[in-house]
Parts: sequence; C-alpha cells; structure tokens
Amino acid sequence: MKLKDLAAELGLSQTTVSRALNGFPEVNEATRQRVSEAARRLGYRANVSARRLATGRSGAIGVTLPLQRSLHFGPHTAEFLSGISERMAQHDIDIVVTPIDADDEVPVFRRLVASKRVDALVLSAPTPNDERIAALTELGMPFLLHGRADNVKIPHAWLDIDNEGAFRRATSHLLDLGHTRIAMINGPEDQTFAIHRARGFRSAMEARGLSPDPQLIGGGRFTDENGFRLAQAFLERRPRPTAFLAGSMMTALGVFRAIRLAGLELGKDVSMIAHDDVFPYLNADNMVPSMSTTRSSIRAAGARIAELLLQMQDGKPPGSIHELWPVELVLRESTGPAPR
Amino acid sequence: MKLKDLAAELGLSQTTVSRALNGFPEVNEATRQRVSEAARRLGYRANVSARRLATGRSGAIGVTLPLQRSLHFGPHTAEFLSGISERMAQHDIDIVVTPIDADDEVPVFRRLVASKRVDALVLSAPTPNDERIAALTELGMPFLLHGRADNVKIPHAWLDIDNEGAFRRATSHLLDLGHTRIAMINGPEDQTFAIHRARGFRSAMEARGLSPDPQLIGGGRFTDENGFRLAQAFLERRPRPTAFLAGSMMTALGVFRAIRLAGLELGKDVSMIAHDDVFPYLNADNMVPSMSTTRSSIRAAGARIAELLLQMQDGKPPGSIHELWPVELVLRESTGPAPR
DNA sequence: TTTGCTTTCCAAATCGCTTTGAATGCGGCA
DNA sequence: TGCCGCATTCAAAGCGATTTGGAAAGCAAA
Repeated sequence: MKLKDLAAELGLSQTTVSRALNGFPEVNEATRQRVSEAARRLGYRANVSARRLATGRSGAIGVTLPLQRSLHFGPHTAEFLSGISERMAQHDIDIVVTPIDADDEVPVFRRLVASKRVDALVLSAPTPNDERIAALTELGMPFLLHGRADNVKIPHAWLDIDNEGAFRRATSHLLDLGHTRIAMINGPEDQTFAIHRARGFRSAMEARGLSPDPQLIGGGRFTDENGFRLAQAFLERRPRPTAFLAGSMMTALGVFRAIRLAGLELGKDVSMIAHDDVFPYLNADNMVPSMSTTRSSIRAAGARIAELLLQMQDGKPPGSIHELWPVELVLRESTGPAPR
Repeated sequence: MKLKDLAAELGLSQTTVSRALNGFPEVNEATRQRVSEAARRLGYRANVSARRLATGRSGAIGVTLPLQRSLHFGPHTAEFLSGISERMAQHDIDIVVTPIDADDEVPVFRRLVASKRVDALVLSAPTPNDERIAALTELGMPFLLHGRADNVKIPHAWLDIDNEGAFRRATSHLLDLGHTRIAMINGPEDQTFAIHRARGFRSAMEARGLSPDPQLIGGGRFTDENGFRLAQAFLERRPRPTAFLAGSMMTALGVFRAIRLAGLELGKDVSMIAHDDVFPYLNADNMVPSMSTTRSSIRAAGARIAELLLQMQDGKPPGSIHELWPVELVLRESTGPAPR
C-alpha cells in the first residue's frame, strides 16, 4: 500500500493525498476526512525512507554510546535514553544509537553527517575541553550537550544540572550536622560534572575554614564495587571519616556495604548523602535506612533534551539554549549528627 | 557531494561508481581503486535514505524498549543493547530503539512494519504465550527472540540461555553442601526465563525428595531494593533459610545487605548463588566475599543475536535458528557448607 | 572481415514520497 | 455575459541512490 495506490483508491492525486495527510491547509476538510479515513482503513503509512529522501531530513536523532569511555553504557545512560525516546516517539522520530570508541569519535561523526543518517545528535558525558563540540560545529551537525564543557567557547546548546550547587549544599548540610571529616566518592575525574561536584564540595568546606582531605577523595565509575572499595579504604583511616558523599546510588550501595562490614551503622556512626539520578528501580526512600540524596531525574533531562532538540529543528538557535537545572536536597535517615 | 558529483569528478557514470563502491565484480580493479580513493578524498558517503529507498531495505534493526513492562529498560537491557550495537556498527546498520507500552504493542509493530522503518526486530523478555510472535509473523516482519516462548508453536528464531539447567545445577550444588532451606528470589513471574528458573530449582529439590518452600520463594524486579526486602522477610522465618538463589546481581546486592543487617555472615551462616549477566561494572569476583554465580554474558548474547539477524537477512530461515546457551556455574566464597 | 565472447562501462528506469507551478471549477461582481 | 479571485486539485519534476538492459571496446577464432 503506497501513496499511489491510496490515491488511486480514492480517485485523487498523490499530491492531494500527501497534503491531506500532512495537514496542509489547502485541502478541503471533507476530502481530508475521506483521505485519512481511507488511510486508516487500509493501514497506509508513508515509507520513511522515501519521505526522508524527499524532505532531506532523516527524521532521526542520534545518541552515541560511549563504548570505552570512563562512563559506560550503564544504568544512567539507559535511563537517560528512556527519557529521550519517550518524548521522541510522540513525534515519530527515531532514536538511533551509535556505539562509538573514544578514539575515533570524529571520523564516526563525519560519517554520520555525510550519510545524513540523523538530523541531530545528543552528546553526553562532556569533559571541560570537549573536542567533539568543535568537530560537530564545523561539520554543521546540530547537537545538544547533556552536561557542560566549561572551556569551550563555541556557542552551543546544553542542558545540565547544578552539580556544584548540589554538592555545596549537601556538604554544608553535613557540616551543619557537625561532620568535618567528610569523604567524597566522586565520578570519573575527567568529566565536567565530577569536577563541578568536587568544586561544590571544596567551596562548602572552605566557607567554614576547612579544606577537604585529599586522602578522603576518590573517583571512578559509578558502581557498587568502586563505592565499596573506596569506602572500605577510607574507613580504615584514622581518624575515620564520619560522613560520605556518594556520586550515585550505585556507589552508595557499595559504601553502605562497606559501612556495615566495618560494623558501623549508617545514619548514626556514619552519615551519607548520595546523588540520586532517580532510577525507577532503586528508590532512596525504600532503602533501610532511607537515603538522603541530592536528586535530579536523569530521565526528565532526557525528555527535556528531546524537547529542545525539536525546537532546534524548528529553528531555535543552539546558542540560545542553556538550561541549568537546580537539584533538590532530600534529607532522610542516612544523615544524622556527627558522633562526638 | 553526491554520487552524481563524484561520478562527474571521475568522468565515470553513476552506475560504475556505485558498483565500484559496493564491490560488484564487473568493475575493473584499477577503476575501483581510483573510485574509492576519490570517494575517500572527497569524503563521499552514500545518502542512507536514498539507498534505503532504492534497495527497499531500511538498513536498520529495531529494538523495542519495554516502558511499562515488568522488565524495565535497566542495566540488563543496556548491556544487551551494547552487545547488539557493537556488532551491527561493523555492518553500518542502525539500531533504532522504540519505546513501547505493553498495551499497544501490536499497533506499534504494525506502524513499524508499514513504514518500513526497520528490516527486523529484536524481541526481549518473552512470556510463555507471547502474542507478539504471532503478530509479527503475520505482519511478515523478521524478528529474533531473546528468550523463549514455550507455548508458541509458530516457527521462529530464538536465542536463550539454559536458565532451567543453570538453576538446577546451582540448587544441586547447594544441596550437596547440605542446605535444604533454600530461598529463591526470582525475576518477574510472568517471564519465561523466571518460570524456567523456578522449574530448575524445583526439579533439583525434587530429585532429592525435597520440595521448595513456597514461603521462601519471591519474584519481581531485578533490583537491589526488591532483593533486600524479600531477603529480609525470608530471614525472619524460622527455621531460617540457609541459602539464597538470586536472579540477578542487583538482587544479590540487596540480599547481601539484608544478610549483613541480620547480623549474619555470607558464605558461612548463609550461602548465596546469584545469576550473573556479566556487567562490566559489577564484578562478582571483586565483591567481598566474592560471589558464586551462574554466569552468562548478556552482552555476548546481544552480539550473537546481531550476528544471527544478519544471517537471517541473507536468507537463513528463522525456523532454523534456535540457540540454547549453556550457563557456567562459578563457585566462589559466597557458598559454603550449611551450618549445622 | 566477421562473429562471438568478455570485460567494462553507461543511459535511463525505478524506489515512494514531497513540492512546485499550473489547471480547474465556481461564486461574486461589474 | 465575462472576468477575477479563491479554494481545490493535479501533473510532473525532483530527492540520491540502485539496477536493468544494453552498448562499446578489445580480443580470439573462423
């Protein structure tokens, strides 16, 4: 069932049918009804390849999967991708995922652009001097950055959460509770967001005339395992840290295990605030004890990015798109006064 | 830079250039060299939409993301998707992810088929009477099932791991160690794989004249939280279970927390074998104590499914594709003799 | 020289849609 | 009546590849 068939069936020209289906104003309302009814009845759907060829737009947006980067395609990416695709599905736009090695990103971009496979890209996990921005700008491929690349001066669209503010507030709160030996289990050190978090941590400490103990700072992947190992090492130091900041709920689980294994009680002997990207399957409220968190839905960010991408396609200049989302601080049972 | 331009540049016809690039035999080797050199130099890449229209193949395969199903788009799906896309990238085939509500799967399939958006689909998380198989078969859309739909008689391609055998062996091993009160934390009950695992568990028990205690069987999502709650409930029963089977590493983490919280020691007071889908960021070996697992890489399964999909496109009949992968049992420190 | 094969290359049709530029029908108005 | 303007509709020209059905060139055999 193609357009021609449908047109023949209706005794109309392809032009009219096409226009009726695509909501052009110059077609009689009665005709439009007739056309869309027939289309539905006969199960007609435009061949996307043909449409794409004719319009010159691919009707797809690309999301790159970091294969060997410090950030894996893990739960965070999955959740983020859900957010994007949920929104895009409503617009009949495909999400094509492209695995990409850290080494040959630019060649892959070049291919993506030349083959007109996608209309825009979503970039994740930026570093401060992210070179992808220049590459894509030069290639003329629209993109939206999830996160920030502080040192890149080229105008570009981004959406980020206020990592610095979140960790500053979390740290301040721990300081208010009397904690001074605070350990920080951050993300991969090269990532902008991790740098921002470290900055927030440091600035809150310094505001009280303290400075972070480098011995109590760790980074790396957001995994249970990494959280566990770092926390275990930190807990062996004397004096022992009385509070932890964890970069993700995964790390927090590992930290929690280490705390238990050391015979300590979370929320009493040791406090913890973790960053919660809001996974539907990992609820800070339901943990025992419930976890205090800095919270920002990564799925919502994905959905919003999809939205902004659509606006960019409608001509909104990328340089005008900058969103910095505030992060909530949600206090629960895992934080308590510092033991004296 | 389009084919026409490239052809003009070379003083050849589009036909010849196209053939040279696509490796047809009837073009002179010297010409081919000249063509591909020029293509490289000028950065020519075929417009995928045009190619797709001309060939009638979309050059993409679809992966559906269950949005509201019992299985979320979580770490498992992410890892699986990595496997697929890794393999497909080598063939310049796009992966398009389509979010899909459990309710309107068939309409979405119908649209996918009619719009010729993808050449084939990957289906995950089947139930025993999975109705998607009939729907897709009827629509003539090739697909490959990750898992099995036992009661569906329509011939179709599938790849699955031997869940039943894995859990039978794991259970047998626990029985060998003297455990008899074994708790099982399974996956979502409607899923075939969970049913198979339950069957393996039961059959191992029955082979020793025992039968599983329904009070010690739980299901649900593969999350830390779910594992924690179920394990905690089970550990309150008397006599207490001395061993756990966990459906995933995520659940296992929760079980582990519950065990610690109950003041018990894993590997001594309580044993556990978890199913490990092999996440790069969650290593059973590095846990403390290290975790005994039934192991099968879900990423490898994804890669293999991609491979099989390619073979299907080359004409291999779907009905002939059935792969049942054995599952390793890897014993580590989390399993020990039953306390007397 | 002709014929018959290969080898190598080409012109033009095709894929199914969008879009341009023009045609048609019809009521209103002078 | 004749012309204009508006609302509809249409025929045909793209979009950029693949592919069909030859054709030209080169060469060996007749």
